[in-house]
Amino acid sequence: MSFSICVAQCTDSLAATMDDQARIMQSIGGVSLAGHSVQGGMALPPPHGHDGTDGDGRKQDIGDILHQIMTITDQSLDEAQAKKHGLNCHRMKPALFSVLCEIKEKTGLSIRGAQEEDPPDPQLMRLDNMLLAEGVAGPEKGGGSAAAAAAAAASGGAADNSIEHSDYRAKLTQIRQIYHTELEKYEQACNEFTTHVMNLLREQSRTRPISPKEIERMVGIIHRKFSSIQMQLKQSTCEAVMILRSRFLDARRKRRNFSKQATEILNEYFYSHLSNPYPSEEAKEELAKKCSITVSQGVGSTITVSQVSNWFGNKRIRYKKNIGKFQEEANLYAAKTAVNAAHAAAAAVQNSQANSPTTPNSGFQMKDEEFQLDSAESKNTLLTNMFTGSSGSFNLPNSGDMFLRMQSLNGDSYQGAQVGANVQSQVDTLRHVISQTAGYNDPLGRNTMYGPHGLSANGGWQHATTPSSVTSPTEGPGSVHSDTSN
DNA sequence: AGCTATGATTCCAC
DNA sequence: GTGGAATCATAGCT
Repeated sequence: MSFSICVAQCTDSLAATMDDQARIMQSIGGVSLAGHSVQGGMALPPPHGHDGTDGDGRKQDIGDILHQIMTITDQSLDEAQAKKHGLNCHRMKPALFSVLCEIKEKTGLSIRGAQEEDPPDPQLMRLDNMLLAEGVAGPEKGGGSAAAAAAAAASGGAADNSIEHSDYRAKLTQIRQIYHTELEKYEQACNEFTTHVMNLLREQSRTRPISPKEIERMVGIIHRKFSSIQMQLKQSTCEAVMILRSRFLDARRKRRNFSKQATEILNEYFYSHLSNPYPSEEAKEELAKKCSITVSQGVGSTITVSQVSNWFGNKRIRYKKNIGKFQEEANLYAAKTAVNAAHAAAAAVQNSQANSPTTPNSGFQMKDEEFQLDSAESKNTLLTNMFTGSSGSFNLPNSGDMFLRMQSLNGDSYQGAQVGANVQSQVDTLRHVISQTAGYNDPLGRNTMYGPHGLSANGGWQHATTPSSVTSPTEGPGSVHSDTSN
């Protein structure tokens, strides 16, 4: 849709209208030349050289004038110009034009009367409403953020998908800009063309009968033509918005696996909160942030709070459905967290030693050394054994009775499968360390723990304690302290 | 191509 | 509004 097309369309319409006028002129001329009296209720002034009583002479006079008008194009330019000038200066010209205009007006009304004042186009109204709703038309309101939110809501939550939203907004803003630029162009073109046509008609009104009403009508025709072009613009804009919206929704549905680091972070949290794997909003935010940071360094994508919620929802249900399958994973993460904890505790102790060199801590050192001597694998095995209770903290079918109860650091009990003396010594050591370091916070800032609580008899998690926050552990006397205890 | 894993969505109950 | 359960749709592997 270009300006040239628009102008061409308007010109066509104008030409058609002018053809109408020419036909009218001809018919009027024909009537007059045929010798009938001119209608319109207006008496012509007495023709030149007559006293006004000679009706035939007057008719002849008008007939001559009209004949000259009709044959003016057959003459040479100079001759025509001279004749034209003569006619323009003729004293009867204003009266004749006035009558002709009146006749034209009447004929024109009967022809176009039905077309005048057509009601507002319902389709145009629909388009206008839609563009307003999408934030494309009307005042700027954040580039259609409302529409983006609506699209997100329509797709089932995830209202915080800021990245997709910003993309959507950016694209919508682009569409909006294009729409407004084009609209402005059309309006400018319309005004220019209208002015041009008006000037032309005013100019022509000196040589042919054109009434102000006719000019007005012509302006109306031009405006209608332009508004129909505007409708096309609005239609294409609406289509563009629709396409953008559907793509936006499609993109949201497309699945992409989280990065390894992100999954690890989520898994670590899940298995360290196996007793109650329901992170609070803050915890989710923190996890999302953590995952984002980790991921953005690698892949460049982020994970939102909703995605964290989805992940935990899926994880809970899948874990519960097939605990056996996740056992290994649970052990792995439990061990991992424990190792981290042990290292952190050791670091803390070394720090405290550095700060107070007079405090001997040979006992721990020896034990820690012993611990360090183990290969990572054996450490894992050891800790896995210790943590059988962590993943097995649920009342698993066929396993509930075999768990041994073991006191945790702060008095809570663990359900461990094979806790040997060696393990016990490690526990004692770490207990000692913990007592010195006043607890260990896991990488997420929370005291990690493998609680004794698990799936209740009906298969659901027991919400005895709510260790949901990553940042603010609210552990009562009955709760389990850090996983370092393991 | 078929299978499994997994993120997202939908429906329902609370 | 949140979570469980079922389901969809796709990624990734064999």
